[in-house]
Amino acid sequence: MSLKYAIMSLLAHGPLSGYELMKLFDGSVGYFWHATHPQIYKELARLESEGQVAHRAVEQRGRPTKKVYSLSEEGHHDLVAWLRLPARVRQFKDEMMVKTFCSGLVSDEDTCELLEQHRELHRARLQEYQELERFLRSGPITTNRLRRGPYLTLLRGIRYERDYMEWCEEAADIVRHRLDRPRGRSARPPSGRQARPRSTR
Amino acid sequence: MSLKYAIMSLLAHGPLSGYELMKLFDGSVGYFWHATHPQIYKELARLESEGQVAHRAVEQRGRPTKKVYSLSEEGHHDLVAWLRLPARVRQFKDEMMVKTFCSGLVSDEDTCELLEQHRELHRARLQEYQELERFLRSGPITTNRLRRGPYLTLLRGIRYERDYMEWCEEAADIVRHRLDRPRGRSARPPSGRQARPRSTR
DNA sequence: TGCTACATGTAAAATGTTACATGATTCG
DNA sequence: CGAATCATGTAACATTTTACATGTAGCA
Repeated sequence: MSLKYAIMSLLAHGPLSGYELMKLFDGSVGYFWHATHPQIYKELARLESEGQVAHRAVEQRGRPTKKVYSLSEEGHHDLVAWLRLPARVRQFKDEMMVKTFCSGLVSDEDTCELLEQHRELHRARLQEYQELERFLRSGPITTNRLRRGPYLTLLRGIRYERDYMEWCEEAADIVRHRLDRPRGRSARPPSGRQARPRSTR
Repeated sequence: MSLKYAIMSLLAHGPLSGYELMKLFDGSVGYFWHATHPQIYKELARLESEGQVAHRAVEQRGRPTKKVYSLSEEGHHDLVAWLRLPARVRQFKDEMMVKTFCSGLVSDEDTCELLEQHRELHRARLQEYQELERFLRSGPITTNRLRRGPYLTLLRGIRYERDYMEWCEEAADIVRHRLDRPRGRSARPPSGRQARPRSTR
């Protein structure tokens, strides 16, 4: 029952078409929600039949006409009521962790490659989000209260990607060096490794 | 198609009943996978009909007889083949982020309360995982290769909870102080407020 | 000319959740 | 005595994914 509010949350910041919603779920808000287009179009139709959103057709030159949806007053009211309810912690499903959990069944080389590949995915996303942050920072964040929320979630996205990336590095180090002592005492292994020279791969 | 491998991953580390699997998805591996019991029992039945797992009935004194499942050779083989495939990045759904995204629609007090509540949830989980880590650290991690995977995922869980908790604090600070300048220049507000001195960390 | 982006949908299949159902034991 | 834990399931419902379906415009 939350796709409803995910869509309405985006519409609360401005009118959008189904296609634009899809792009957002696929991009800038992709790190906290995802939905495919059949889901979105169906949900929009349902929300409209419930009176929570309304659309107007917008004709474009050289492009198909699109349906631009906005929140109705009722929708806005409903969204705010939901916002006041406590959030449930997410229960997520991370394939990478399942594979890591079983990494003892494959070679250390395979495990390191897996970690390296994943690190790259998160590094690329981190960069995207950081660029977005720089852009958002160019304007005032709290003057327009509506802009603060998206900024806060972006900070979360940046943290998440950075933290995941760092974990990939830490895990690969443990696998490579067969580190069997507590970290923290000496965060880095004794050998002169630094800056992760991937030349050796 | 991944609940299959999530279950098989746990079975790869030792035989388990459906109920025990449920407890794991609910507890120690809960931060990377979740499944409800109807799902688990159905999937186990399906996996058994496919020959990937097998069970034997284990009678207990004073407790109902349980079905303890183990991976078959075929199941082991299938799991390893899947492990070699690259992992897809997870597409997750975080209610908390949806609410944060729209926090401009509610009062700063409500937003701070939301963040504070969430911080507490993650703090509690962090503590659990850290205790688990201390326990795992008491034995050798890499001597038994099978134990390393679970240790690595636990490290990820700890990082995740800590990072989420820190974000809750950072976000609450921004909301409270209406911070409208880049962080990093001066992380702390000029005023002498310091309810949660993080200086000691 | 073929690929990508824009734009919207339907249908079927797979997954996941919630409610219903049962029954023994242990702890407070 | 009531609630929680152990233990396994079914049925109904909701959600999500994948495949099918269509058509225009711009770019290489």
